[in-house]
Amino acid sequence: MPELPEMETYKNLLQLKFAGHTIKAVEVNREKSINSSVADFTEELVGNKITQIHRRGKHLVFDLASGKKLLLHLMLGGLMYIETDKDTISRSKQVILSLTSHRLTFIGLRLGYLHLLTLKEVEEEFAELGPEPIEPGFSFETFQKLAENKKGKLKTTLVDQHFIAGIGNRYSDEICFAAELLPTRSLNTLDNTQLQKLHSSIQSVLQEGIRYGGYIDLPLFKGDQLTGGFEEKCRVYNREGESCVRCGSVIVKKEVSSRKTFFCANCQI
DNA sequence: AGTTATACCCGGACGC
DNA sequence: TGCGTCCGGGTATAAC
Repeated sequence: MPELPEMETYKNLLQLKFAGHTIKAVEVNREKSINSSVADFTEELVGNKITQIHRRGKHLVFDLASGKKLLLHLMLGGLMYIETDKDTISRSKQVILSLTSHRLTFIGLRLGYLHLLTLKEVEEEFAELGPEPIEPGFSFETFQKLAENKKGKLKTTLVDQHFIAGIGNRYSDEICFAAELLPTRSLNTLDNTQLQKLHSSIQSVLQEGIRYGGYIDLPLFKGDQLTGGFEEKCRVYNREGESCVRCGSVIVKKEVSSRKTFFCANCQI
């Protein structure tokens, strides 16, 4: 499901397409996806302008000219697609924002949401989130401090949004593979070299995910060549039974902390 | 503090 | 084609 690189890809593309654009109309087909009445939501948004789009962890924030913010979390299976009059998608759309000749549609918002909030409310939502792993401030020293006294399994810890923001089930496996560490390893059993390798793998795997446009299989718009390129780059996730690209052994799938987990039992230690 | 269970939610995939 | 069933999985919260 959408993790940091997927949301970063969405953010970059949406910023290019829609920064400075005015919301002309709003359609809400599922009231639970928003945090107010459809009437209030529509009144606040129609005529308002999207000034900037940001990402924090797996969230996107649409800054509005009024000062309000639209906070998006796609959760499980949430997607976006940009429709035009000539190009529509036959999926159920929970929310549609009509912008200049485009419709930004939100698909698969089940637990996902699009909330209209003040800056203060957004800051409160983000208060408990861990650091951004791809920012320069995420140094080895920062990571080392975070990891101190952490006893949980790598799998659990990497996907913990309070520990680091933005890593989910797929990238945690890819990071463990890159670091040559088992997802079942406890963080406090790593030596300094392994901790350094884990730190650099977090950054390199997420950066690679961004470079290839994440793994979402639906393009954001017709002709979008970027979105989804990381799927074929994955070394272990959804590759049960395939050969490990590093040692040739067989990739296995196992439930770790009630999460679907893939790894190579031979070269990850 | 970590671990485990549970609720939330429903489109779409799948079976017949 | 059509109808019924069930799964996936991030996050918050509670209990141990």
